[in-house]
Amino acid sequence: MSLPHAILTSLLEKPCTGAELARRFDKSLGHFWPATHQQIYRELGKLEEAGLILARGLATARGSQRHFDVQAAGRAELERWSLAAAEPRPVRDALLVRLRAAAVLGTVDLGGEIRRHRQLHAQTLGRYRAIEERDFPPGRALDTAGGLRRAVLLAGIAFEESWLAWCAETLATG
Amino acid sequence: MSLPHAILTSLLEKPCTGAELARRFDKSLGHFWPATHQQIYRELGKLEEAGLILARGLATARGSQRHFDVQAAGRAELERWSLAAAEPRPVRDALLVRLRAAAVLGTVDLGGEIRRHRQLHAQTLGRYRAIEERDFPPGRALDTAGGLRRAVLLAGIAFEESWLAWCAETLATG
DNA sequence: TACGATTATGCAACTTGTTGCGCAAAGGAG
DNA sequence: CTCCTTTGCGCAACAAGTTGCATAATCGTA
Repeated sequence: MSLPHAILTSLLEKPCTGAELARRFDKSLGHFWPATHQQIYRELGKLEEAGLILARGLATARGSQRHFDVQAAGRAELERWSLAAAEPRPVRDALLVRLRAAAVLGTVDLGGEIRRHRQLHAQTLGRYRAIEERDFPPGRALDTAGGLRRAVLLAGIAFEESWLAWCAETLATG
Repeated sequence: MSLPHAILTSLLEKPCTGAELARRFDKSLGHFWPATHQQIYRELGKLEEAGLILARGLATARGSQRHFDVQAAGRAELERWSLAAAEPRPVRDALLVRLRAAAVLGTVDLGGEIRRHRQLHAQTLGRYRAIEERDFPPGRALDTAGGLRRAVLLAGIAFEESWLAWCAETLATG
């Protein structure tokens, strides 16, 4: 149930078209709740039908841009949802399953995959750090909203660093 | 595509019935690839149909136990899959979306939720640590398989610790 | 042995996420 | 102006995950 709310959040930050939303998503909120452009279009349709957002521009022809704004009802729904209690999702990572498989098979070496993952996580970490430097340079005071956005980014950074450390240790130990 | 392979792994560790598999899953592999019993039964059906596992006992009546063994083809498929390259899934956590929503709304305080999540993550960490003490007590030498299983557990521990640290810092900063 | 609670198995319907494709508009190159 | 590429939009089919319920076996207990 998070995708529509992620979209509301993003539209509230800046109203835009579906395609622009999809692009922005890839570079910001999508880091923590990924979505394809098809998912986004579908949800935009539902949100519009529910009256939570409003489209400027007609839905007549394909390929014509439609600009979306969040309505008061949308804002209210987002408040409701963000305050409601929700459980964290457990991790779900195939690499860990594969390690267990390797353990029981005894014939499979995943060192290469771990190294590859280490590199991928290092790349992601690099992207996050670049965003941090760009949006939250040291020495500048942050308002509440800025602090919250920074906290989200720091969670991503912590996560990637945790992966990197684990990869290093696993490679060293195994 | 991971669930069937997680099931193969678990069945390879110890052949059993669907219900027992579901129970074992909750306490071990399921920490990293959760699945409900319905998912498991459905996959068992598919795996059996594909000839990757074999059921001792007839599928005649409901409620009668069926014991599953991994076939050679199943083992081969698991090897193939665990060696094939696969990308890590990005994080997908609603709490982070909610923080961004709170940032843009400006009227929502998530401190309580963060504290609650901190507690949940602490509980999970406690469970992992208990498993670590039970299965990998210090001072005992580990074979390769044990090392791999321990590495998986350490990944879980690292994530939870990372979450805990983040919760603490976010509560302190915000 | 009869009864009720628990355990095991499974169907059906639904929601969410993914993949692949097709069509329309916009915008530059010839 | 025409062609062609890129961008935006969206359908349709599928795969994966979830929820709720129904039924059969099992087991303890009266």
